Amino acid sequence: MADNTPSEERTSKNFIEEIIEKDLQEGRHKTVLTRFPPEPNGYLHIGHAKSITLNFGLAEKYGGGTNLRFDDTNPVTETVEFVENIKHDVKWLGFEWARELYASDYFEQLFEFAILLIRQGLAYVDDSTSEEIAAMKGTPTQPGTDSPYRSRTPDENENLFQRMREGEFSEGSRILRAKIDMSSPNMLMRDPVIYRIKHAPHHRTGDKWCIYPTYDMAHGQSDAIEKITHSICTLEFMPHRELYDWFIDKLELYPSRQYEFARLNMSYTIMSKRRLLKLVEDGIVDGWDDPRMPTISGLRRRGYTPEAIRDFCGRIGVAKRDNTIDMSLLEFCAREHLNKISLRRMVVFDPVKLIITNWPEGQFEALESENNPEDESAGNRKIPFGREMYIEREDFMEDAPKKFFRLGPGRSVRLKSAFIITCDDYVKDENGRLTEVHCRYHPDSKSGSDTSGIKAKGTLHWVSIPHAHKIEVREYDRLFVAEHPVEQAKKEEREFTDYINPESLKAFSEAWAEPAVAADPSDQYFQFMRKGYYYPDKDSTPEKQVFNRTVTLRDAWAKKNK
RNA sequence: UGCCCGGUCGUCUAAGGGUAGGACAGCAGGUUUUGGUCCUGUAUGUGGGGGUUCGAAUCCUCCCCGGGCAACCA
Repeated sequence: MADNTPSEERTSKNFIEEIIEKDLQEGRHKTVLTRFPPEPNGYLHIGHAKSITLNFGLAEKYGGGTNLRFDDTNPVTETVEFVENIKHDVKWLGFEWARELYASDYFEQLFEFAILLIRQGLAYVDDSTSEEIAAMKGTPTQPGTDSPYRSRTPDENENLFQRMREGEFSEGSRILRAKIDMSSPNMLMRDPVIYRIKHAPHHRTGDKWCIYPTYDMAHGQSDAIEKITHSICTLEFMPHRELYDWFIDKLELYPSRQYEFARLNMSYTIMSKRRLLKLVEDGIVDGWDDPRMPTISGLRRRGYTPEAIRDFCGRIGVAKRDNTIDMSLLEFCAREHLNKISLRRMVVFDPVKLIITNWPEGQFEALESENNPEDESAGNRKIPFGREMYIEREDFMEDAPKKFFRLGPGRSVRLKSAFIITCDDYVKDENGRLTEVHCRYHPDSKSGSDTSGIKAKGTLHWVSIPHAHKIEVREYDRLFVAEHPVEQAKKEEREFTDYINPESLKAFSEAWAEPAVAADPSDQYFQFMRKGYYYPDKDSTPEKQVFNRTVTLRDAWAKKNK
C-alpha cells in the first residue's frame, strides 16, 4: 500500500509510529501523551503544521492526548500576542489540545530541581564571563577545560544560586551550570548553562523571577512533569537527547523519551522564525500574515484551507533524512480540496469589449449556471446576459494557430452557460490595439437546450458590462527566486533577502466580476473560472472587494505554449 | 583526519533477506459547456567497491557524499 496518501488511507507506518506500537505492545505505555511545544516568539509556519499534525495525529491514532505547552523560558523575545496567535492557528488547523500549559508554570519546581542538582554536587555557579566560558568549552575536536569555579562546595553554590534568584547580581555576572564532563565528545555535555540571570519581565510571571532556566533545564523536565510519553522534536535537537536523559536520570523523573524527525523544508521559501521575523521587521512583506509567507496565518489569508494543509502534512511523510518538499505538492493539496468546495464565478481580468450584434440593445436575460459542478448541493445562480460583454483579451487572436480553441475571425466558441457565438469582425484603435470583438449569437444554442448542432471546441468566461462589478485581485508568486535562498546566500556570500522575488505580488486593481460576487460572503472560497482559486482578503472594504489568488488552475495550454 | 545522524525515481516516501511500489512533478492520450475536474497509459531510482547468501535497497566492510554539534536561543 502506498504511503504519501492521507492518513486515513495510509497503512505503512513512519518510524515514530513503529516505536509507539512497539512500546504499546511491550507494555511500556498504555496510552500516548505527546506535546506541541512552541516558543511564543513568532508565528507558526507550515513546518510547525507538520509537527502539529504529527503530534496530535499520533495521540489521536493511538488514543491519547496532546498538550499545548509554550516553551517560554526566554522572556526577552516572548509575548502574549504570539501566544494568542499560536493558539488561534492550532485551533484553526482543527486540533484540540488536552491541556494548555507553560514551561513558566514550572519555574518554582525547576528551581527546586536546580537546588537538588547543586546538593548532589551536579551543578555549580560560575562567575566566568560568557567569553571565558566559551573559550573553556573547547571545540568539537578538542576537549574543554574546567572552570576555576567548578570545585565550589554545594553549600557555597546553593547560597550563590539563592542570591541569584534574589536579584543580588547583575545579568551575565554569574550563571548556573550542570557539572557533567568537560571532555565529552558531545559539546552539550560540557557543563551546559542551565540558569541565567535576566532582569526582564516575563509575559506570564511578570517580575517574580530574574533567573530563567535554559531550554535544556526546562524542556525535558516539563515533559517529565506532564508524563509525556513521546517527546518528538526536530533533528537539530539530537545532541540534546543525552542531556535530556541525564536530567531525568539524576533527578529521578518520569522517563519521557525524546525522538527526532527531519524538519520540513520547502523550495523557494524559508522556514526559520528568525528570518521570517526579519522579512516582517524590514517591511519586505506586509506582516506575519502576508499571503506570500509560509506562515499558517499567511496561508490562511492566501486562501488555503486547514484540510488542505493537513492533507499536505500527511502526504509529506515523516523520516530522518533532510528533505525539501516541492511547492507543487502544497499547491496540489490546495486544488484538491478547493475544487470540491469552491463556488465558481466568472471574473474578467484584462477586458476587451464583445458586442453581440444580433442581440437587442438594452435587453437582458438572466441565465442559470451551476455554482459547483463537483457538488450539486451548491445550487445555481443567475447571470445577466446582454449585448455588451467583457471577455478576456487573451481569448481573442487575430491570427490564431489551429489548436487555439478561442475566438478569432470566423471562429465559434461557447460562452459559459450561455450561447455559442461566431466572430464576424473586430475593431482596433490607431495603435493596433484590439478594442472590440463583434460576434453573432446562435439563438438555438442556449446552454442546456442546445439544438444548433454547432460544435464549439472552446468555452469562454464573460461578464455583462452594465452589470460588471469592479474588484481588486492580488496574484502571488513564489516569495524567492532561489530554490534554496539561505543556502544560495551562504554560497554566494550574500543576504537571503537578496533573492526575494520582485514579482511575488501582482495586483489587478480593476477586474470585472459577475454580480453574484458582490453578495457573496467574505469567508467564501472561490474559483474564478479558467483562472484559479481566490479568497477574499481582509483589506476588502464595502466599496471594493479584494481577492487573493490562492493558486492557479492547472493549465495544460499555458504549459504547452511555454 | 573528533563525535552523532543520514543517503531509494526530478521531489517526497514505502519495501527491513524473496518481483523496488505509491504520491507530486513530467510526458502521451480519452472525456468535458472551465485548455479545470475525471479517466487511461508511460518514462525515470537503490551513491560506489568488496564480501556473506540460492537470493541483498535490506546484513558485514571500506570508501564517497550530505547534514548537525563550539548561543547565558529554542
